[in-house]
Amino acid sequence: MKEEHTYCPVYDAIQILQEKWVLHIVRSLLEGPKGFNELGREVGGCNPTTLAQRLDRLESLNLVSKTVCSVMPPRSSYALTPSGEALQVVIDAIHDWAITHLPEKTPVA
Amino acid sequence: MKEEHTYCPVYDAIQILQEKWVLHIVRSLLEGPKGFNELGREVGGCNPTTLAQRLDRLESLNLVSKTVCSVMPPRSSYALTPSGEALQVVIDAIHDWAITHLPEKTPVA
DNA sequence: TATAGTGCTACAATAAACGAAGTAACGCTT
DNA sequence: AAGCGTTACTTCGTTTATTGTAGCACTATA
Repeated sequence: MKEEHTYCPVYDAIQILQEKWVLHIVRSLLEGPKGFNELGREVGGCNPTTLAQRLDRLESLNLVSKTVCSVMPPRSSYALTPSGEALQVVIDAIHDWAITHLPEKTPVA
Repeated sequence: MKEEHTYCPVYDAIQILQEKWVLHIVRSLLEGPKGFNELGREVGGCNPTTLAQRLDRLESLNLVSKTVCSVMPPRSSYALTPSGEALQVVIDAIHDWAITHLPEKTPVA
């Protein structure tokens, strides 16, 4: 990719947050730690391949931490790191914007 | 089948904002109205097919308004609507998060 | 004992994004 | 005045991303 852009943290942040499911994942984890399948369900049906990749990425970015509670039977837990939890402000901003500027729903008869 | 989720404006907002380039487009337009190619460049090299589709979508969502200044020679201008400008709070939140939680060494692949 | 749940991965199929080229008319340089 | 660059996009074919389904080894529940 062409890197003519000077380094910009906001640009990088957007690159991370715009990846499909990432904002949903963060929002869900803000409610508390979750398991893999549980997270996939809450997030709206993200398929496991993608979810695994996103979680790997978020973990490498130090936004999410993974805890393996038990290898077999499988049981693990994903939680936000402090940096990840700091995204609460972003989700809050989206929330505020949504409730004031996304009023429409199915047209009630 | 997968829509047994109760209606949630935040979910919908995330669906919009997570689409590739959308946050970049909004951020760029917050600086002021821009033309098509100019926007594509600022946004980091989004290809015209995708950019056109995103702008159509944002326009239909009433977040962006398009003004055709001249059909031939082509010259148009894209600007945020009031609802679009309200996304400033989201970009600000991302900005704040980025500068405090995104180190310069971020290995954005 | 059977069923449903756990966390994932592998695979093939589909959807999305991509780069490049092309269009018609104008402005700027040469 | 010829040529190049720019404007806003569209169309095309290719690469990349996301998807659905099946499957693993195992347990807790029914």
